[in-house]
Amino acid sequence: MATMHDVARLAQVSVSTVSYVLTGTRPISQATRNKVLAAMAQLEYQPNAMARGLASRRSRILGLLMPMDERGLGATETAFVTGAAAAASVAGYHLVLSPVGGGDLDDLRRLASQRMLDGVVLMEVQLADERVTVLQEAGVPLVLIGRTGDTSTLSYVDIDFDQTVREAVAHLVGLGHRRIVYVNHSAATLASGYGPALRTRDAFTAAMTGHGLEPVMIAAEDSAAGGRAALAAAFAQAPELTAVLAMNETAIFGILGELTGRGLSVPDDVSVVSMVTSPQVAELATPALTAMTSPGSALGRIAIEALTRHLDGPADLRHQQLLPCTLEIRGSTAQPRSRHPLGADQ
Amino acid sequence: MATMHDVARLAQVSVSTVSYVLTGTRPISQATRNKVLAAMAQLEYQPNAMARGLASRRSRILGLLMPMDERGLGATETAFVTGAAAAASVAGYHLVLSPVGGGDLDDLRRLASQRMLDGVVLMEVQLADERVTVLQEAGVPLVLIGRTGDTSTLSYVDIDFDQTVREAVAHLVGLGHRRIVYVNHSAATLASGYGPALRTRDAFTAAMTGHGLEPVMIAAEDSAAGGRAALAAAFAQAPELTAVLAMNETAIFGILGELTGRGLSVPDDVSVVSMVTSPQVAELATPALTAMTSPGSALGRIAIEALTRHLDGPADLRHQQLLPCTLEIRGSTAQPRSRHPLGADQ
DNA sequence: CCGCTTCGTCGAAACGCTTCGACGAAGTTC
DNA sequence: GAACTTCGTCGAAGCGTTTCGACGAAGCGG
Repeated sequence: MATMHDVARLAQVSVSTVSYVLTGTRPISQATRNKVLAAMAQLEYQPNAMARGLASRRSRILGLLMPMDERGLGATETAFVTGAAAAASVAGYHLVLSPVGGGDLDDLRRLASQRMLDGVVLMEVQLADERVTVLQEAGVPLVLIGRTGDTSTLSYVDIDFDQTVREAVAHLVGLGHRRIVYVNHSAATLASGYGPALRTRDAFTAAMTGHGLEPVMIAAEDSAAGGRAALAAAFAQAPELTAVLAMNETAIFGILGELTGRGLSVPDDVSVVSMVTSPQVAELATPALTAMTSPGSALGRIAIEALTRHLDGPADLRHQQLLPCTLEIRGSTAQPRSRHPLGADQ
Repeated sequence: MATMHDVARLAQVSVSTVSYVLTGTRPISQATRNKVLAAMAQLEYQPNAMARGLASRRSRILGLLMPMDERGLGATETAFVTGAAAAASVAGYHLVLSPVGGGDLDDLRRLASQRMLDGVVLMEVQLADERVTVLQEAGVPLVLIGRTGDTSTLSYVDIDFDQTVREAVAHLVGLGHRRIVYVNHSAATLASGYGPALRTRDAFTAAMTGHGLEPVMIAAEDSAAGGRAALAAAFAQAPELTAVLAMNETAIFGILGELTGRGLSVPDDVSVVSMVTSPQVAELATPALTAMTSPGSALGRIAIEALTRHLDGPADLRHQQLLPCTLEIRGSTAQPRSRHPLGADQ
């Protein structure tokens, strides 16, 4: 492994000159630069990241902290990661993903305090999230995906749930649906303060009320069985429902199965819209699901851009931004059966 | 940020003594140790990872290189990652995931040569994989998930496809099925030298021939539409088929949809077995899929253990191991319709 | 009680880089 | 052409650890 010393000796310049060629922090004549570059090439020189990091006090590594639960990463999260990695690369940083589990706050504290990471993007933020506190105390620059309850002091990027729900509801209402049930995450998830679940709940209530309709929400476990149970509950609460809006990517397969099981057809008897869903998952279902597609890759890019601006720029500016999901109409929504063809009230 | 110097001063010992307390490389008296530990606690000392890495020439960071395609990470891969992370933590290493894209071999070379990673686990290895060459040339300790064509010189952990296919076929044959179609990945994937696709193809041929049956394989695109097309092709080639064995987690939903579309019931008319599938995905389908569950978490653990042994132990031993998937019977397999109730040949 | 290990600790030299101050040489300003 | 800048380069001092050699102080066999 060649070091800077070797390069300097071969190019007959001082070590610092080699460093300046590499970092561009001071002007270097073209002739010298060429000599140094040639020496580097000849020796296949690669700078040692540790030494660089120690001397400059920055690693040029960004961390993406993602809780890995057993559900896995959907296409949405993957798009997010690739978008983030690309943006980091453009800014001259490496991105590493760290699968931090839920419990190990100490582990997180260690990771953050060891100065290995110049900055961090934190995914799946809860309304009250201890991890944010730990990271802030450790003084690590931070961008959130999602929002804590108190959004005032931090940078974040998040989905505009309000807008997303409003658009989904508008699509269904526009088709003529009046009885729309919202299938959310589980009651436990709601109670734990999971932002997306709470925000969509409120947005749904607001959107339906805005249309003069009654909001009905069902909490469903994150499983196919949970979806089946939720649909049963939905029919119990609103027997005349004609549309289901679902936030729960796992439960939705149970909902579809149960619908078919009851001899109801999608979309002729019941329309289904899936929220915050990737095209890949939407296409798995038969019929393919009309869905609100999440802006995964843009979300990742924006988060990293905000973080690097935070690091390279001098200011401690905040970046707070919401991105809506976009409606993609596929085969699972249609006008309700002819009873209300033009959206007349029942 | 307190440094070792601060700790040493407060504890009234030398810097090296503090280091020995931390690393345990030399004996330290109980009294001194306590003084040092107290000082550390008081100052909330956290060792600087860069300095440590520079001086010791090891970062205690392991990399998991995973190509991130748009499909996302299934529950299988997730289990793999969490298994690996847990094992790394036990061995005193951090695990970071690096989403290396397909094209950027230079990026990989840089990452590998900068000595930031003590060792690397490489996922989704192709039969002929340039990444392996790059990593080997950079001198990075390496464990593969999957195998290259020439397995002689490297450490790897992989699924025992032979055994897995044999067990799946045995299950179906045991139920009385004689006409079994294997739905593999796409022709393009096969042509690209994707090991699992090729190995299962050969294993399927061997297993069927071993039972005196004719092997029929269909290549399917990785999409629901691909699955539907594959099923049509299967019926064209083997009209009397009673069972489908599928390797393709995405296509299988199309297969199920098409089966239902043709008015055929699962499992009464056609049995379906999904290969290398996680329970979570298997449960999404209606009926839940009988599947060969991959040993994800064990695979990750074993890979990391092999790698750390490679690093800490002196020997340059190879670790080569195959793990079979386990059969989990759910609702998608049954005896074929009464025509052949006891497995009589047609 | 004398020479020998073993124990516990220290000081100093790396590790490979960045960055600061200095300093000739050359260019600019009046 | 004297007094300043700016340019291009160098040497040296860190950055915060680990690790090596050294060295008193005990402990021990004879």
